[in-house]
Amino acid sequence: MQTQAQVRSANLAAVLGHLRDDGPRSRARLATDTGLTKATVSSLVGELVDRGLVAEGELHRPGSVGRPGTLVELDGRGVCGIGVEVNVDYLAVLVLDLAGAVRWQDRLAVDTAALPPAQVLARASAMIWQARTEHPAVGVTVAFPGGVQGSVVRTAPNLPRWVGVDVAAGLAGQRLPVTVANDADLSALAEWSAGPHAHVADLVYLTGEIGVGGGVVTGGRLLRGSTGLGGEIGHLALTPGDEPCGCGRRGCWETVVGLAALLRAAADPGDPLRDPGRDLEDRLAEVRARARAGDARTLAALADIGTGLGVGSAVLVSLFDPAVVVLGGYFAVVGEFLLDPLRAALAARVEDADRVVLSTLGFTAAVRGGAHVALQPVFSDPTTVPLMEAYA
Amino acid sequence: MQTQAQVRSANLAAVLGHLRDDGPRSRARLATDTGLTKATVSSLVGELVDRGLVAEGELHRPGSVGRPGTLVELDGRGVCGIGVEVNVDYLAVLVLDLAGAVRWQDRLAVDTAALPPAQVLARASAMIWQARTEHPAVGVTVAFPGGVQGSVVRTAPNLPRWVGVDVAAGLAGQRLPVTVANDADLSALAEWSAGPHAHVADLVYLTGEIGVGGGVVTGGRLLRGSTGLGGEIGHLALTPGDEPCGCGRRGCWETVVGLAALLRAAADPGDPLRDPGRDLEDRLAEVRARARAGDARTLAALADIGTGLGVGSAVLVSLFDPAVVVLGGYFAVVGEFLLDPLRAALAARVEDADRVVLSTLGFTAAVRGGAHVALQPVFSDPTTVPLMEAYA
DNA sequence: GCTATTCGTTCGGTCGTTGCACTATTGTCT
DNA sequence: AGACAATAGTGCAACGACCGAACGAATAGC
Repeated sequence: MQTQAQVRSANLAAVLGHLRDDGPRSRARLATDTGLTKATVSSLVGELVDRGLVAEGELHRPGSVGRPGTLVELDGRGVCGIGVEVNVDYLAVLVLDLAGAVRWQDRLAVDTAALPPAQVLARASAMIWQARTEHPAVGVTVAFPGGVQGSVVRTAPNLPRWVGVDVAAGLAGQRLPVTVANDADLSALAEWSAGPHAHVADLVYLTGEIGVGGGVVTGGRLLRGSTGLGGEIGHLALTPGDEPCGCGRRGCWETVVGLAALLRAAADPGDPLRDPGRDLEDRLAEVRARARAGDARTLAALADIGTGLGVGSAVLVSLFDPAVVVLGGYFAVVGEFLLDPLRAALAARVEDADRVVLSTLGFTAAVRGGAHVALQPVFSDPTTVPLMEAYA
Repeated sequence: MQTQAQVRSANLAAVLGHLRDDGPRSRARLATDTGLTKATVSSLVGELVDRGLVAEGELHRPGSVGRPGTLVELDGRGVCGIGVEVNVDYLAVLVLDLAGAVRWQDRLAVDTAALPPAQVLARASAMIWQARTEHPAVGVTVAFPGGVQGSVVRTAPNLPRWVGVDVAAGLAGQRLPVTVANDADLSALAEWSAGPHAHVADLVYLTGEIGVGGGVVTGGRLLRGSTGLGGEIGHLALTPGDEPCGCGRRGCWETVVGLAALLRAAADPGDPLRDPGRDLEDRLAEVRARARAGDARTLAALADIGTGLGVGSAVLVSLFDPAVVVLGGYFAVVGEFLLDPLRAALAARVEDADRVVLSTLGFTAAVRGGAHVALQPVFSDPTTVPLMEAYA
């Protein structure tokens, strides 16, 4: 009752993984790709069809002689993964189907810092229920801006009330597996799984918010420390500097390249950019507008940020030697003004500075990564999805 | 001809791994540990005995009722792994048996930098042959102080003639699988596999030579960049500083905490410690002697090194959050004078500064890690070892 | 229409694990 | 001393998964 089924699971997973990574293909092609026999692949595909995970598609004409093969492809209708993001001023939900298509998306402005966590989670749960009315979910992953152990928040610089909260417990009513993880980590996974640089072996993701977060994928796996590194990248002393940081120390990287640093450098205290009551995205949009208009001070501030990013990235690049460094969050929004000084600073310190690119996933990276993680168990062991009844 | 045998291999590996990690135990205990059936374990153990990998030991009395079990333990006589270290002024060889015991050890002073690589490898090969006369080897791993891709040296700051040399090709006459890897990486693996902190999930190893090397184990696996990070830790700008470095840049960590920096700070140019013709180990011993005698300047120099180590380690600790940071090389030799300032600097920046410890493996760490790597294939797939004939 | 070619399925065979029965060996209780 | 309980290890039939070869199916080209 052990290894027999494990072999089956592993082979089902191999077939499913090939279909995900290399696209639809015939059974015969799957056989040569996986090294299994045509007979075995037929049996495996049959079981995956019964579980609602794959479906037969069109005939495949290879343009040459011989009987055309029947394309087998992932069946998106079967199962979906749900990613939820709890952030300082909003909740977001995204539903990804097995084929990687976005099936549903929702966003709700919520003052997470002011409300009790339980109420926030109740709203998140309602959003999840709505998503589930149309999409069969197998799991939920919650992206949280802080350090998480198990499903309990350990550190949350911007949401101090959440420390100690068990996020999964707040969603237990869903009767679904709930995973909780750092938002930057999940964003890194999203870039690794779906972006234009999908499945590179090593990837570093940096996201600019008020602070700076980061996630690292090495050897195809997310790097986690014994407690989960998560938001710590922003609090490294990667660049010279002596600004006091909210964490109590001085010279943290995010005091140099965080959004707060940009606003401080780009505008004097009386400037509307420095108005703490104003929405951050508005202010960021204005920064970009000023830069596009050629405002010298704004451009200089952005160039300084870019240089700081380059100096700090040099350390990360030397350590991890990633194939690509992806910039997300506000870095991507004003990236056009950051990249040149960044690459210049990086090129002075490491060999290949062109590996720094801007994220194309925007602010959905975290939820997307969450949904991807929620689907992971299906790809690792397709037998977790129950067999469907045969309808005639 | 595919998955059937893979199941067998995986289960053989599971049994062998349990015996390595958790010590000798009875078949019944193995069955409950692995989740396999007693019958299956009996069969697996039988095959492992036939391959000369395990042997039956004494009876095991659990102190309670019932028939006592027969202990099954790793059989060291069967196969050995060989670790070879090519370093600037010596060659070293160490033979590890399956049970993790050191079976043989040798060291030869060789001016590697002056001789042609082929000649050095010929001497190494002779040392390996001598080791093999008594110990049946399944593989050789060469530790090299530089960056390695495949078996070809890519960077070698202290052995420039070796760049481009295919080290495995120089040992092809052995007719054994030859692996080549960075010496610090292998040392990190050695600490992870054998030291007092064996099998912690995350471990950072730092070694002080003329430069500074490092290896990182995260999630039980050695961290490698797309090209192999290896010696790059020494060339990160982890601490403030502006000294020119041999790599062409300024402010590299090893200009602050490398052995060269220590000697510079501890003695004036005329001092015998600064005599470039003198053996480094001699000079290092003299540094330690002066420190133990209470020489103020030496102690101050060591304290500065310790502080620099602490500041730089803070970045590594924050990034990787390892359970332990192991100091090897010269750091371990004079560690008694480094640890206090190091921990002070580290404690100011991260939570747990006590995780920094000194290596107990000394200068054999690299060869030990190499031998461990050479044995790895046996533990991953025990069927690679041929069946032995039955002697009556 | 015939052949070559490729696709997918059917069927017997091999192999490894399982579950149970059975023997072996020891401690404990009467 | 003898019976009983408990634990260790092995033998055997059965099951499940994959493999290899053979077969029917579908298409292009002649």
